[in-house]
Amino acid sequence: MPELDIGEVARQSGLRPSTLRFYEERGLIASTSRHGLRRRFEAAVLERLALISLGQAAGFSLDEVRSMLSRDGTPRIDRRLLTARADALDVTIRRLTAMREGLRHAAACPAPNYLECPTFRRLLKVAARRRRSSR
Amino acid sequence: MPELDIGEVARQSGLRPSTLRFYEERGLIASTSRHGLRRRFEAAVLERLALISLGQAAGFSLDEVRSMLSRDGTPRIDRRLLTARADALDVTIRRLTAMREGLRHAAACPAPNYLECPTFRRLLKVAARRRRSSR
DNA sequence: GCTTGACCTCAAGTCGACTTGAAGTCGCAG
DNA sequence: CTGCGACTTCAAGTCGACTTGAGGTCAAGC
Repeated sequence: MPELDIGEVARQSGLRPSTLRFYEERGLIASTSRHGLRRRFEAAVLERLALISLGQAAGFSLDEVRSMLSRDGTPRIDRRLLTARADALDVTIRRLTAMREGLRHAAACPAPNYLECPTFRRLLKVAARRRRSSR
Repeated sequence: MPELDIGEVARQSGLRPSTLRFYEERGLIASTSRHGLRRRFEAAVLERLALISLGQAAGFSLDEVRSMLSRDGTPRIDRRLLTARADALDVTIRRLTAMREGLRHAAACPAPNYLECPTFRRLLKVAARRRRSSR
């Protein structure tokens, strides 16, 4: 079982060496030994990095991701946390969908002034409401 | 036509006074006069602030928003820009939707180990691919 | 034996969108 | 006239996720 150089991990994961050092410092991954100064990683780190990227793509912060990954690599995940994140994504998706429709409409709308277009005005209100509630 | 104090604009827009000053400094809004030291805003600034929030919600940066708003308040918008943003949103929405489904599945998946679940493995690959291409 | 290039550490910088803090100015109610 | 609270400026701080830079180490190939 060959250990990997940081450069090799970078190549295979698509992440930069600086990112890998940063992740190690933040406790997200661990190098298993050193060869002189140089870190060596077990191949399993690649799986773990994939999990980290997945967590990020799902909207978790690095701190949250770390708390979801146990030392051995297999995540022991709180299902309620996943469901909550799924719900949050759902809200985001709805908002973005409305925005996308609005943009397409605005791009095609024949109204001389955007402010006169009902669809546009509805969007304005939605944006204002969101801004208000996120304060 | 009464002019508004910064506090009044803040109250009506849901933004903080500090944000309004910041926006003015960045050229997104303009105060029309001063009462002593104090800025006065025309009521029309509220409409403009709504447009700014809308632009942000659609994913434009403040710099982009500024370039889309002419001095008089009515945006002269490049329709191609809107369409491009709509397309970008579409990509994001698809990705988030896949993620949401994946999360819901993971929350319900009976597989003893996430890594053995085909749905989960598919997600892992998607995340890895994205990471790779965004480099 | 020397060069090269991949690695190392640690501190500081970056980006966007604001916020915060210190120190000062004003207008208006009492 | 005094006090208070809402405003002012300007510089610096915050947050998350990294990146960059300076200065140093080390193994392998020529």
